[in-house]
Parts: sequence; C-alpha cells; structure tokens
Amino acid sequence: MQVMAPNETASAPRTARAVAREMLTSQILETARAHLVERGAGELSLRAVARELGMASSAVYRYFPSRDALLTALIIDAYNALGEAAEEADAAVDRDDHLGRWRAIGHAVRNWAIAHPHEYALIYGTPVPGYEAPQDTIDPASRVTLVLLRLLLDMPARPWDRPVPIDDELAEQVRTVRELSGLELPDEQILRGITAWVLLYGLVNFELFGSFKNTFDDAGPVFTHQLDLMAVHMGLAI
Amino acid sequence: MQVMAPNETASAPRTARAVAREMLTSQILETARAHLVERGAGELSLRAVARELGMASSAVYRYFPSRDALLTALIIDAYNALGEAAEEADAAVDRDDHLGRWRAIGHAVRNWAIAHPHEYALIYGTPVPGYEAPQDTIDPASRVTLVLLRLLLDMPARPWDRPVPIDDELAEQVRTVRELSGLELPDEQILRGITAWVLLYGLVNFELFGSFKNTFDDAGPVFTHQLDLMAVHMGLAI
DNA sequence: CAAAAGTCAAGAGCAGTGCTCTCGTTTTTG
DNA sequence: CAAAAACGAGAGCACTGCTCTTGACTTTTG
Repeated sequence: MQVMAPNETASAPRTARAVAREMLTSQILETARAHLVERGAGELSLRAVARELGMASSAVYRYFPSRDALLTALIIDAYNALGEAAEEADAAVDRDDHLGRWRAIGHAVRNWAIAHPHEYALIYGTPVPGYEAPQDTIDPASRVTLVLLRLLLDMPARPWDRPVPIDDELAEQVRTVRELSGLELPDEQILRGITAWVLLYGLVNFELFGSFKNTFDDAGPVFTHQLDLMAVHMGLAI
Repeated sequence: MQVMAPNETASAPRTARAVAREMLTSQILETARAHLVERGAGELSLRAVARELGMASSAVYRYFPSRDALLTALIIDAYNALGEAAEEADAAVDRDDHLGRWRAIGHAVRNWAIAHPHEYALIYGTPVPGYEAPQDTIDPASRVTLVLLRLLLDMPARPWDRPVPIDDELAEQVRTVRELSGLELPDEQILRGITAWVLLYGLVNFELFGSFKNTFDDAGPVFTHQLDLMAVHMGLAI
C-alpha cells in the first residue's frame, strides 16, 4: 500500500521474506475488510478470504492465529477511521464555534456509521461471541470520546439551573474520567457531556439497527434536532 | 405450559397429534431459550437443540422452517418480557409521581437487560446477518415505547425556555408518532421524550456492550444520574 | 559455500453448522 | 377402511474454524 524508503531504519531487516509477509498480511486484511463491508462480521469467513486470494485456508493462519485476531485488526481499523472522521470534522470548524463543532462531530459520526454500517456494528453493536477486547483496542476506541471532551473543555462552563445531585461513587468515577483524559473539567460538565455522547451513539444505533423503522425512516431531521437539544443540554446557545 | 379447558372452542380440534405438536414446539422453544441465555444468539444451534431433545436435527424443521424462524420467536418473547417488565414497574408507582415512574421504568429496562444480556442483545444489538424483522415483531417491540409515551401524556406540559426549531419533515414524522400512539402530545414533548428513550437504551447498550469499560465499570450511579438529567430534560422537577 | 534452522503453502482431516431429500411409519381425515 | 397428510430418522451437501503433517523454499549460521 505505502512505498517504503530504502534502508529507512536499521532495525527492520527488510528481507525478501519480510516484505512478502507484510504484503500478504495487508492483502488478507484488505480482502477481509471487503468481505466485512458487504456481508458483515458474522459472515466473515477465513476460508472465503483465502479462496479469493488463491491460497489454502490453512496458510492464512500463518498471518492471523485465529478468526478473532483478524476481527481485532479490523476493529482497530474501524475505531481509527471513525476517530479520524470525528477529528477532521471538528478541526474544520472555528475553535470558538462550539455549537458548529458539536454539530460537525455528531454528523461526522453518523455519516461514517451510515457509510460503514458493518464496521460500525463491529465496534458499537453486539460484541462477537466469546470475544474479549484486547488492550490494543482501547486507545483507538477513545479517540472520538477525546474529541468530545476537548470540545467540552473549550466550552464556557455554565451554572446549571436545576442541579442534579452527584453521589460519592459517581464522583469517584468522574474523577477517573478526568484523570484519564487529563482535562480539567467540572463534574457537571463531564456528566452532561456523557449525556450527549451516549445519546449520539444511541441515535446512530437506533437508526442503523432498526428501532426507528416505521416512524423515523429518514432519521436525518430527528438526529439534527436531538443534536441541538443536546447542545442546549450542554449549555450552548442555539 | 398452560392447562387448556376441555372443548374450550370448537375451532380447535385438539387431536392427539396437535397436542403433541404444541408441546414439542414449546419444548424446542424452551431449550432454544436456554441455549440463547447461556451462549448467545450467534451460538444458537438447531442441531444442539435437537440433540438435547433427543431428536434428529431434521425433525426440528417440521416445527420451525429455519433457524431465523426460531430466532424470531425468541425475539418476540424477549420484546414481550422487556415490555412486561417496564409495564409492571410503571404500574407499581403512583400515577402522579411522574419522576418515580420514569425512574422505575428506566431501572426496570436496565435490570431486565442485565439479567438477560443475550436476549437484550438479540433485540437491541446488531441485527443478525440477512435477518429482516417480520411484521409480528413490531407490536411487541413498541410496548416499552408506549409505556414511556403514556407517562409523557400524564406529565404536565411545560413551556421550554430555549425552544429548538422543528423543521417540516421532522414535524411530519412526529405527527406519525402521535397518530400511531393515539396520544395527543405536543411536538416538543414527544421530541424530548425521544431524547430520554434513546438515552435510556444508549446507556444500557454502552454498559452491556463494553463502552463503559475502564471508566464506569459499575454503571449504576451514572445510569441513575443520567435518568434524572433526562427527567429535568423532560420538564420534571427533581 | 554448504549445512542447519527457520519459514511457508498446501492438503488432508476433524468436528461442527444449516438445510434438503428420501423413506418408512403413524395419525388423521374423508 | 382406505387415502392423505404429518412425522421422525437418516443420509447427504456445502459450508465453517482450526490442527497437523508433509515437502519445498529461504535465511542464517558454521
């Protein structure tokens, strides 16, 4: 896929075999992604991928130890693609236009999900049967969340008219969020940001997984409206 | 399961074979549900169910034409069970205690989902591969939604301080919701109810599907808090 | 530079899946 | 009571993930 400069680093031997391995690995990943895109995660078959590449199914196991390993690679890619979409949408708007940034991020997430439904389902749908998310996935998974938290940090903090009490255990968990993100945000703002975050994915889930059928078949208008309701909820002026 | 009075209706012949058929059908369903509960929808195997019942796998096809048909039956059951849980929780609270009703419904949905994660995933997670929800599922699917809409109807309508505009297409869709439910609710209230509805399931999804990992591992406190935020959002006093 | 070590693709095979078809048997119906 | 319908079982097809062995190739080492 990408051209490698010769002798870039001494640490990479770059033997003929290593080059071939890297190439085949990405070819397998590419083919698997294509299958995922058109048929979904449940239908992704190692044998079918191998068949399309003209190799024996057993050979694929030299590159990915199991079907789950292949899925994990695709999951990481999906998180990164979605995260990148959100980051780019945010970056394209004036830093001070907080409402515009929130709308841009929200629509970027929705549009990406609509364009890549199976990949979205892979990361935000039902977890695959005995699959346990490995550590490699948590960093890419938090990219979108971080975009939202940074937006929250840029927003002016508001005194909320009807304060909802925060008990000790919740305060402790919110503190964890603050520390993990490294952003100094008041509890109330984090919790209202979580409302917006959860609602955003809730809307996309409902639209993609069919809960809006027969009522909001085109979920665009209600999505836009709910995004604005959340903007108010977070203290932004419409 | 239920005892049938003799000669209850003339329309049901009640031949020995019909009785046996009904019994085996519910036995298959019961066994399938047990498998679903402990292993999840993706692992549900017709052959395994047949094996446990001591019958040939091909015989099961006399009762359910396909694996999807079996799943559909389980889906309907799940919708009804969740709907019933929500209805009972709502009914147990004073009609005028709107905040209490909302909290009760929310926690009922969450508790049911936690107690039946695989069944919840079956109805609110990624749809199974080429599965198209048949008409039979839409009625049971709307039970929880109806509980919420009825609560909304009992709540006093509020003038919202920061009105968010509603465009024509959205107004049209909201009108559809009003007509389908038969409840005379103002647009603003329906739309804020939808926020609460979507957030409720968004929270449960995040908790069950792993998005709260490493931050809100016990999602109870944040769930309760978000429920109250939504109560304020809908115009209820905390 | 040749031998040892490591790597790889392929094939066969295992245990499992959904589903179809046929073949006797049993039950219901006309 | 005979024809028709319903039924259970078994074999079989095409598919799955995955393992193990075999033989060929490449890289490293002595």
